[in-house]
Amino acid sequence: STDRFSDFFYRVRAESPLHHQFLNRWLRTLSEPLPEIPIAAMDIEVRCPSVGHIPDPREADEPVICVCFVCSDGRKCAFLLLRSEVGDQVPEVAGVEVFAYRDERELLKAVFEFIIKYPVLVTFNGDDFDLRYLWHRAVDRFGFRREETPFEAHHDWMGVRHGIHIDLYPFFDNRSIQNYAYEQRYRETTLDDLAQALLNKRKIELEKPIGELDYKTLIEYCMNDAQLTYELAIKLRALELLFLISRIVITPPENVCRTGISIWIKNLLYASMRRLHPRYLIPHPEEVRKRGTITTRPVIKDKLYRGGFVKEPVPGVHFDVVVLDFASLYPSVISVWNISFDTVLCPHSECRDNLIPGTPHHVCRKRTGIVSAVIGSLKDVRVEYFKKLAKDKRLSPEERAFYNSVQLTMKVILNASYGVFGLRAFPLFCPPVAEGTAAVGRYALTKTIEKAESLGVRVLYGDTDSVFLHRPTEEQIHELIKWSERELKLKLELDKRYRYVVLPALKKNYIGVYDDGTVEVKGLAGKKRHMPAFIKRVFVEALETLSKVKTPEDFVDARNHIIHIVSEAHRKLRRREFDVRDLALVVKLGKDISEYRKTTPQHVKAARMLERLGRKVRRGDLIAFVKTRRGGAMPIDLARPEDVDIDKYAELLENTFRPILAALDLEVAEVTGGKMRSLFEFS
DNA sequence: AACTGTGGCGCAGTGC
DNA sequence: GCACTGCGCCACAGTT
Repeated sequence: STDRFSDFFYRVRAESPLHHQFLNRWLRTLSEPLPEIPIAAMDIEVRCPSVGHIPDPREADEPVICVCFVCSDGRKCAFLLLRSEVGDQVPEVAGVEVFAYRDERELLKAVFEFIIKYPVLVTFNGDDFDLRYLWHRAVDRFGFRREETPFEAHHDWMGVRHGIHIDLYPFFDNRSIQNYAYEQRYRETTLDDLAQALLNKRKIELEKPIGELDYKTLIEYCMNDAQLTYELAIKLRALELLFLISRIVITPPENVCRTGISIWIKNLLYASMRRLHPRYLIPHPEEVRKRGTITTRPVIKDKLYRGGFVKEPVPGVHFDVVVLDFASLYPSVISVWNISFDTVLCPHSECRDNLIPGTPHHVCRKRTGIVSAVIGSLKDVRVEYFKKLAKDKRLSPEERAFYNSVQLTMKVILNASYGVFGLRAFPLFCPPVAEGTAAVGRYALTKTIEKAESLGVRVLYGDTDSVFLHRPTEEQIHELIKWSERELKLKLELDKRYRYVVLPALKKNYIGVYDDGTVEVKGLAGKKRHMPAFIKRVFVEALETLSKVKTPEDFVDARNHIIHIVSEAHRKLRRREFDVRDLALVVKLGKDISEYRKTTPQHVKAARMLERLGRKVRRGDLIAFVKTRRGGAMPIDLARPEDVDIDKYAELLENTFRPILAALDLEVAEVTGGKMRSLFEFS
């Protein structure tokens, strides 16, 4: 055809009719602009007796005292309950329409009428709290008939009858969304952490329980949360992402925001197979399982199969490092090797010798696998079409932003597409698919390392899909990329250039410094979430020192300066010149505390102390504690400076810096030509 | 019975 | 999804 997609089809030659068919579908459904639908973001406040207490939505025994909306038509509305203990003066709040009620029943009725005006209702945790509370309050306490509310109560979620309810909490809690769409910029799925990390805003801090606030403060607090929810949806494009995922995986947005990625991919593959009926039928899980078993041994026991390869790093400091990586390695492997549950270990004798390297599994030559076609086409459209549009300067910033959302959404789905085949609960669970994909990945990386070395380039490190090259020439880089394209049929790309890299002897740990002084830290203890603020600050200072280093000679001073900073911190510890709160380790409870039976980790010990004091602790809570002399861990709120076990913190400080300093020592020894005393030889 | 050293393992947090 | 690190618990062996 001569339409706007013809150029794409010219560039990307479809490998099979099936592949072509999918390319077509992606282009058409994802180029269509999203419709503009009126939305309302909502937050409610319930009177509660104390600050930390959260009322049970199924009991709903406290009154709803404020409901706020921020809407796409620009309206900001607050529904307020007037109570005798607070007064009957309706406050003025700038930019907010305030509707006040003496009767809670009337308030609920007005709120319900308001909700119905907007086809999309957005909340943060509305399934478990806001909507459920309103529902139980209205039906159980005020005798509303179910039809008199706009809600539909389901076992584990809340819907709205006239439109859709999007709960952003489970969406942002999705690890794939966190990792790939928002690049790990937030760590906790709380409104406050999301707002801080992504919007540079905060929740309003309260001094008093909700029930004791004056009306104006109450509205401001509630409206702020509704506003943050609205901004997550619109400014951070969560809603756009959601609707695009919905299109790709052929699943309603209400469902997409509440389910994990394995459900999305199941729906996508099922829909694709239905479309191809009668050439394809959806297989029974048992049938997929019969395809074959695992033949590689995982590195970590209790895992199913072997995963990515990590090269032993060359410890020390290295200048002029170029990092190359494979563009979407696993999806590309699936595409190039025709890996799918319907092609791996096929029955044809002609295909027996088409082996996946490092495994006894063979792949079909006669038919295109469904997974390979779906994932391969999605990858091609992302790389060759939407990524290009997202960078196309001839388009408006709005258009570019839209196409960027599209390519980001595709990335989320692509990156998860391989792992699900190793998930027992996945209905298309097929170990050889996962195992085979990882095996080709290892093959590609090891061959690339060998090729680089044969070209005379030293490979300093590599992890799964990347190689760190020491001082390669432009020709060598080019040669390697061409070789990969030719021999592996995989796209190797220039990822980044570092002025220098600090490689500790540890895998998955490094510091990379760009030419402009930007520092990138991976894996090192100093940046881990649980580290006390006291140590994190020292760590950041050390990184600032490294950021200024320009030549190998500079390391002598840099190393001495870092040693100085660390010794200074050490001294402060010894003299107990610190705020105890800065020494708190913050660790998440992975499960409810009763489930810790085999061991009692320190944060669990602290959590048990809190529980004995009547504090509720649940799975997912962050426990802040300090290490003390007697009895180990103690909750931060109970700890006094004199309880602190200084030796333990000194050790933690040393352990944080040891890998870095050891790497720097290698460099400094090279520059000065001799050995020198390390920080830790003093202690 | 109390102490010390060691190795395995559970757990959290990270990288890709 | 697997690979890797650090920390601390815990069981066990050997010693006092």
